Amino acid sequence: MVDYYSGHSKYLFAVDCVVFGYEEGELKLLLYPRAFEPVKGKWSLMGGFVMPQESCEQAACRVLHQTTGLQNIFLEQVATFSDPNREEYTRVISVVHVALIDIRQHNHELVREMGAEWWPLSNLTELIFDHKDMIREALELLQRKAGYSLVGIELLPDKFTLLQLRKLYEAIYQRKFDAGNFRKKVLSLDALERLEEKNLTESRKGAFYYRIRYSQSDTETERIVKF
Amino acid sequence: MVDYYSGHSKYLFAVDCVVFGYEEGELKLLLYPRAFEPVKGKWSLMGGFVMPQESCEQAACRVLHQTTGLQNIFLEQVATFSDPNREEYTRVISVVHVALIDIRQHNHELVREMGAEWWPLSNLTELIFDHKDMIREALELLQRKAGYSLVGIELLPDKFTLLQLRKLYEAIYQRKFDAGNFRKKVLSLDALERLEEKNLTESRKGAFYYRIRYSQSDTETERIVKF
DNA sequence: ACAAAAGTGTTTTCTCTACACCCATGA
DNA sequence: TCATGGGTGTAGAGAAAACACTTTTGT
Repeated sequence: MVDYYSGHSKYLFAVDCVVFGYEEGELKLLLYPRAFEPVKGKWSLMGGFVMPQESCEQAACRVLHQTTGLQNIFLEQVATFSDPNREEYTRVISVVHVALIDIRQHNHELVREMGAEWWPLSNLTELIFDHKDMIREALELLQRKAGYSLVGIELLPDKFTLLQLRKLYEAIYQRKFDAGNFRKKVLSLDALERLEEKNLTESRKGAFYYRIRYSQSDTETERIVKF
Repeated sequence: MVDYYSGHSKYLFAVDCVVFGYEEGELKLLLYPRAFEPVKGKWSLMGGFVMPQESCEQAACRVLHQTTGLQNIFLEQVATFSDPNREEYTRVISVVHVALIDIRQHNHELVREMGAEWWPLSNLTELIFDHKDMIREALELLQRKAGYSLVGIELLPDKFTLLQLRKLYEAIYQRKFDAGNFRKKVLSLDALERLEEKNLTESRKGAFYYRIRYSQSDTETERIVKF
């Protein structure tokens, strides 16, 4: 390989993952006590260095798989943080990704082994470096996307009731929705399929389960579904 | 400085700028014949390597200043392209930025010296590497932002008529807008200020000039175009 | 009987859109 | 006078919001 660019500086290049989950009616973030120096032991987002043969998206997938056991999860680039002094000791450029996972499906043992914990978004702990800014930008992206797609469904189990879906959206947007209007709006998108099964644990009457209708073509992207 | 991260690979880190201008009723892109190997002479976005003491935003500003003579222009991060094979010879990670400039205000001599040219968006030349993808993502971001802010105004002179503004938005969205409705919608945002001066060159009757009302807070975030 | 969620329907309000219409003026 | 853009007003379609009301069933 010819080195056309000799003379230009090279930099450490990492990814950080803002991992959202949803439990007990609120959004939660998966945080880790940092495993290496500097600031070892302090709470941080999960991250890792990009290896020579992978893109940053692939690196983020690898990191998430190693830490949660999950594959094929929703993952999207948020922004790149490149302030030369963002870490106190060495210059590291970091590409932030946001991931949405169903808390019940990840590998709990793996997560426990690493000392990770799910922190409520409304009550986060102190975080290293600029990780708080990363979380803010990731949440803003999530809110924007939820406005024109059902992206949040990644946070729920495969089948869910409309009450569960509404509570999730209320958590994402930090506000209430009218139950009737929410139902009509979501169903009008024609992206959900009603199952014959009912959830009988959350109401007297029982509520039908729904799931995403994957059979749909991609052409119904009129402010909905872009995965 | 302690090297906590020895053992991890380092990479070349660059910025590329998608520079939009607006002239003769259409969006144009500023492209350059590449000044160095590899693929020297081929058309490309303007880019440059990030230096040790600057962030990628600062690097993009510097590159734009060096090539257009402009400072304090609209500039925003689009995405980071990090495929290990995106350049054919060496691995370079690139953060793409989008910039909007008023074509009449930049330094024409500087641009001409470098052999740069304004290409209509509808008829671009062949470009190196993944620069076409970068342009596509930058345009998508521009359209999204134009939907909830008057971002496009950066492409016009300080004072402009509503006809000029409408033509600009028609260029950004590649579709027509009703003249009356566009006027009412834009003025309802309460972000423009009418000057006493009229433009008499583009219509018989003459049209008032407007300019951005900078006194406003950021509350002009109402929707301009409905998708 | 009551409470709580499920589910449906109605009314009101607001915005987008299409389009009619007058104004001013250069050619 | 005609064409062109400037500028205003209005009626209809459709969505969003507010909310009334009925159903179901565990307690």
